[in-house]
Amino acid sequence: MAAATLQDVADKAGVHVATASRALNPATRDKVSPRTLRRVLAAAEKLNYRSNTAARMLRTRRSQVIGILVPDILNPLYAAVVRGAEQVLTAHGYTSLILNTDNDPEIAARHFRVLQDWQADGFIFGNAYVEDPLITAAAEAGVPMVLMLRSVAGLSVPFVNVDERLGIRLAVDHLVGLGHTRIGHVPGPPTISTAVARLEAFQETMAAHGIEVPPGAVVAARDYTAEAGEEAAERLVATDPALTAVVAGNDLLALGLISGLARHGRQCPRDVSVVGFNDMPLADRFAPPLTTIRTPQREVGAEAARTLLRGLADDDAVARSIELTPQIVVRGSTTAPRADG
Amino acid sequence: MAAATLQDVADKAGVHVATASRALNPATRDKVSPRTLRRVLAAAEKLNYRSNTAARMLRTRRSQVIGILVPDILNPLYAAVVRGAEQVLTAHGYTSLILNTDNDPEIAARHFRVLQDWQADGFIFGNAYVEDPLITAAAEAGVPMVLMLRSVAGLSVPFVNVDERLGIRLAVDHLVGLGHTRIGHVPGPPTISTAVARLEAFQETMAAHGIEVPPGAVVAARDYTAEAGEEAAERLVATDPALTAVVAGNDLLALGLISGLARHGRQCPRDVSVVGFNDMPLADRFAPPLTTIRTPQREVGAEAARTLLRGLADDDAVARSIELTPQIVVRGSTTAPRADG
DNA sequence: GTGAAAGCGCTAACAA
DNA sequence: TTGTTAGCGCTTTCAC
Repeated sequence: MAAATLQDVADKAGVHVATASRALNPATRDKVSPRTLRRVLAAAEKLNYRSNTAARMLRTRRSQVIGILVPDILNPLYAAVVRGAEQVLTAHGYTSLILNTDNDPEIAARHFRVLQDWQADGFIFGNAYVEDPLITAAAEAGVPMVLMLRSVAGLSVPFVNVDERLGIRLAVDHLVGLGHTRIGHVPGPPTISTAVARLEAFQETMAAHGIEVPPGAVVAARDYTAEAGEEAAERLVATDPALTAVVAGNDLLALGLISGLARHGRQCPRDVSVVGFNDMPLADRFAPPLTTIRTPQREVGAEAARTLLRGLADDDAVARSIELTPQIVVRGSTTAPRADG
Repeated sequence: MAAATLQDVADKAGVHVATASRALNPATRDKVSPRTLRRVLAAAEKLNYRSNTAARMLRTRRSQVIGILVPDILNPLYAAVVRGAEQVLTAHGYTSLILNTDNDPEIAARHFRVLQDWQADGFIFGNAYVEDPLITAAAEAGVPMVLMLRSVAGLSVPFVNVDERLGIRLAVDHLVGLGHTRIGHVPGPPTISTAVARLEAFQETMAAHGIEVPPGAVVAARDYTAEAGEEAAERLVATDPALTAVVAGNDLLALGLISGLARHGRQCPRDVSVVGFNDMPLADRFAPPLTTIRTPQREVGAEAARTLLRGLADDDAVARSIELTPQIVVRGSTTAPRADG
């Protein structure tokens, strides 16, 4: 048995399809008499009627689909923000189409096209690069969008993120408070805005403390992964072995740093303190438990969704960017420098 | 400027829409003369034509959408299987619609309906319960589907999973090989098939080794989470303090167990060895690094997708269930029992 | 090999 | 308040 159509419902209720349509659509429901409304609703219920998405989409040119692009849902950070966004979108009757780009601009472009084929009503991009032709072009074409976590240089579109500057300041202040002065930084790749922002914030905060950043104390990782963190540790040991603390670009880098440094006999936190960024799930169960900057990840996704929805509803609502507040979580990976350090 | 339609392409190529349609569709391409084909393709290219998904869907009654239901993409296990499935589906021109159920049957039902509204061509369920009215009803209604990771009791639909029995055997054999005899088990909730299968396998393997399972040595967790693992540890300590090793239902439970036992002065692995299940991402970086059963998680998702696609292509292809092979990864959470143990 | 024509299920402008 | 009508963009059967 085929699924019931609006026509079936109309027939059963003894009204015209148009009337049935009006009765079933909450927005036009008040244009229908209570009596008719009841009959249509009853008929729909009895026939187990479900509106055909494709037909509605074709007719209205709106899909109620929001496209979400992220580098990799396997990264708990993106899993969390996507969950936050999805929850808000679902609650508003939207469907989230989530696609992974694997940090590959070509895949991103392909996925973007697929989402356009689905006539996505709007986009949430979590995969932006500092230089991002795809997103820039889409923005210039007037595609409704919100960026989250990562921004594009010079692009003026709504952006939801945590206050990176504050986060890094909390990290540095904490280390300085413990007595550290030889503090290094391992930012992520400079193609990603978070890495740039955090590096800048690091330099600034150190300057504000009047502490010089030793040459060779800043070593960029090629990637936001534990493996890249291990590599960075190798280089760090080579260029500046005297560091007593490191601010990692994120938690995965922190994990890699800790392993990499240990391989050179530098134990965390005994010989070197490490601060992460994000407070990803299970960060408290590593060896040692990570001191890190907690960011409201689901909330970032949720706010991105709300911002997009607001922009969609209100053409002239000047959707503004939002910065959420991080906080520091002190655990086992940081301690005062050794007296003989 | 609105997006180009097939009519636009046809006009530009100087042919009828039907011809343009045939030329653009790989399946009917051979019904068109090479000359016409070239002209249509050129026109489509020039106009940057993209076929309207909604219209095609409405007309063909096929969506090229596969619905994937999982408990929670924040769980790295599900993130991995979803990634595996998605990759295969994308490569075959399908769109994956991934929805989280939060282990709530009501949300699952609602999401299932949404997916039906999208006219999903098939389903991959990763959210099954031993008793699952929703999936059972769908299966009986002939909805094309594949189950992965978790099965439904008495339901004969294709199911892709790892060999749980073998996995548990590897774990127990490892512990016995180290000299353990007082071995406990903390399965997940009995509403989930994996918990049932692993518990059975545990009992069986212990029996095969001729080792009696001490009473109180099996304590089911209420959930597959670290928190539930901690709770289970409390109960385990109360009922059977003499265990020297525990097989955890999965890695998260193992993590919780390790913390929970430590709180009672029972250090892992010195006082008690713990084996996990899944080898989830970063399992090697915990304190201690987890000895665990590695399961090919992405491959499970990929096989589930392939199985579904096979069933979709071939009506009478009797899609069979598949069991992938796990292996043990020995790390720091297991060691020989103490001599005085 | 190509064109004509119908229609998938729905919504919205207009008429009554 | 309800019905009429047209058509969104596409595929597919049927003629030619």
